Amino acid sequence: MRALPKGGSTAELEPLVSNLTLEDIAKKAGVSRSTVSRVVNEHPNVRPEVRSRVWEVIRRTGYHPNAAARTLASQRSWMIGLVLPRSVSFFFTDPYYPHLTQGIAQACNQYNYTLSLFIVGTEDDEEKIFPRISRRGLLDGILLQSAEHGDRLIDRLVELNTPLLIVGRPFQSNGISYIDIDNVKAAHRAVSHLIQLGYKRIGTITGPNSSTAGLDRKTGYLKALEEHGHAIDQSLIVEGDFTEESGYAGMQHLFAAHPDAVFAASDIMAIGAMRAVQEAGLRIPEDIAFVGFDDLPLTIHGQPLLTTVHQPVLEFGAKAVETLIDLIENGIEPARRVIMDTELIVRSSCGASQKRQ
Amino acid sequence: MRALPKGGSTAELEPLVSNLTLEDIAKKAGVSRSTVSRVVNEHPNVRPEVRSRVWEVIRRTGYHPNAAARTLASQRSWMIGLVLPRSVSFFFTDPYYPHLTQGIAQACNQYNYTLSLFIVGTEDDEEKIFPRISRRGLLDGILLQSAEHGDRLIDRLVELNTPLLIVGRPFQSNGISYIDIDNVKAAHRAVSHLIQLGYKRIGTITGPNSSTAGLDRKTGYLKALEEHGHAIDQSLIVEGDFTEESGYAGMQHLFAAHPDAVFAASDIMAIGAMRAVQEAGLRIPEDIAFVGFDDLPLTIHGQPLLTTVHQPVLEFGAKAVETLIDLIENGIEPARRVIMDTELIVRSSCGASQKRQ
DNA sequence: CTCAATGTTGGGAGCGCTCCCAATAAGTCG
DNA sequence: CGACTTATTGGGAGCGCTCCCAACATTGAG
Repeated sequence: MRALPKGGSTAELEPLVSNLTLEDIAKKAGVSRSTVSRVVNEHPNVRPEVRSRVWEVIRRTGYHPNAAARTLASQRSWMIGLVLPRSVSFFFTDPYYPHLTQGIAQACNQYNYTLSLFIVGTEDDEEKIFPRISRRGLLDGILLQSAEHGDRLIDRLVELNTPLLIVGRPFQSNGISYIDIDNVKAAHRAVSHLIQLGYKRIGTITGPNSSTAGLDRKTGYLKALEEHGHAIDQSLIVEGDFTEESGYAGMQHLFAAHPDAVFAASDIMAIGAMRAVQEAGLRIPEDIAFVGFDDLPLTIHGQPLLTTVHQPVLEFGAKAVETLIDLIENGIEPARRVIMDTELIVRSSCGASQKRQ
Repeated sequence: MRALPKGGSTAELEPLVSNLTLEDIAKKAGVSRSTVSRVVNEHPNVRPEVRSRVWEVIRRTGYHPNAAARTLASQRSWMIGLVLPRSVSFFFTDPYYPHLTQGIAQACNQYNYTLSLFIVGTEDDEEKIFPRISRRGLLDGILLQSAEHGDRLIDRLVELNTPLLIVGRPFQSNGISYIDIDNVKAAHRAVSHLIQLGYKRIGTITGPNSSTAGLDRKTGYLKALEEHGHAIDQSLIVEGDFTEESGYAGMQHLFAAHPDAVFAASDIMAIGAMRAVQEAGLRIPEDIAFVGFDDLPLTIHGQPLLTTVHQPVLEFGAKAVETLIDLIENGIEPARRVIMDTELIVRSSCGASQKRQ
């Protein structure tokens, strides 16, 4: 027998948090284990009088059901995993990931799921983490941040047969559920805006070509130029990697091509690029106009205010969780595709206000 | 009976991930459940020949032990929770928290623990999250980010009797284990450095007085001035809240007191303050020197390079996890106190290089 | 008043492990 | 070679729940 509170009397003062079981509560309330279970799980068909008597005992004793026992018996852990692959280990140089994590965490609270976090730092990490992720009974579903081209993690996770949702379009998506924003459309919208403002030599600092986000945003850029009859000039396109330094360095390259506007595939890169412009003694937007991508509440302020594509990160995280729960509850077939919309936020860095006056 | 792979033969091709149990593996390997358990848990006293036969079956079938059953039987979940209280909901305006989270996550990988994340956004969240945290059998231990003065969450979590480690000195620490850096000493060191460089009117932008980190760093500032016989000038002290804006605003106030150097209690606030200085057309460090606090790999670069107190965030996270595991394995008495050291990183914003030449 | 329908309750049989102990096999030593 | 260790193995008894089904109580219509 496990240790029970000495005496087992019905005295008023009992430990606030105890190791009681359903059975113990049942005994104290003079009902059966099943009835207590019904009360705790808010099943109907319990007499109101009994229900409140049981609640009273639970309250008084500080009883909390045992998670492991519940999971084992019900085959449901109410836990989901968020996996961040190795290739997003620049996790913290870009505020995007923390924000996304927050959005997901909030949604988990909402839906009464517990979130566990798997940050894969190194290849060794991956080998240590993987068995934990795949342990049955631990996770009801997995959210996987889309990774670099060639990352094997998706394949391994798919094999698990656990409901899986990729956050961000994966390179190969046959039969795999994913959620993403419409990167092509968003970039197209941003660049079209610059075109409409009359800019002629629009450069871009893209995301890495090893990510679908980088690729899709470049596609949107190209599409916008083509649609408006602008020639594609390769010297106006440089590849960045979503870091501030790469924005700065990218801009140094772009100077040679004399752009009058730049579309940066992330705000952080835009900030780096604008730093390069300001150091060169040029004005924004008069000499070079800017449009960014993300619209995260930045930690750094200052002029000029960046025109940018707003990503609804928090809603995106919430929708990801909702979709995963759908996968958990209604089966993984057919694969779900969720594409969310973005919005162009016009501020001063694109020169729209000046031009309009 | 649960569904077993059809046929149950010993054919080579079996599902990579299955729902087999210990018992099933035992049958296939011609041994008992106990022996398979011993093999999986790497217990000694299994004949090498049997051991490898069992491993072979496990490999071939893709068996993974069930986490919930393990937890239930062993009363150990190998899971720890990281709780971020409401008052640190500016979680994402300061890169400190994401970094700390990463450090903790990495250490969890190291020690084979799974990390679950509880971000308390609102008071409602707290009520929804709390029962999940306190469910027995879910967490072996809890890491709680130190909160604002008056936050009731610590008290509630202490009542749980689960091993608990506060990250950052709590306001009331009687009997509670915590880990922190030596904020007083670090700030003292930073300000002493400015004094030694000959600055006479050293201002500070503090953290919020509702946090021990803010308070302790201010104490270190005051102590350094006193020790060196500098008078305390209240107009040289302004309270910030660890955001960039508050650094900017704080600096606007400080101008009136004509400081020749400023100690900012976080790098982000230093950046805000330096922005104010640069906008005012003053030079750093010639007109006003700066020392910050954190030394996080910032997302934003640019001149001047900030002299700052280096916090070993990753090691700090690792040490936090190690201490919590100590608490889990060796009992929560006596309360542990872990204080880690920091280091002053001298770069250009304090003017040390100029002065030395 | 009877019978069926419905509401309420209790207990058995797991869920898939770990841990303990007893049983057996294999060594060891005088 | 027999008595005693020691290494190896198997199975029982939980861990604390959920889910199902049977038992019983209650209700209302005929």
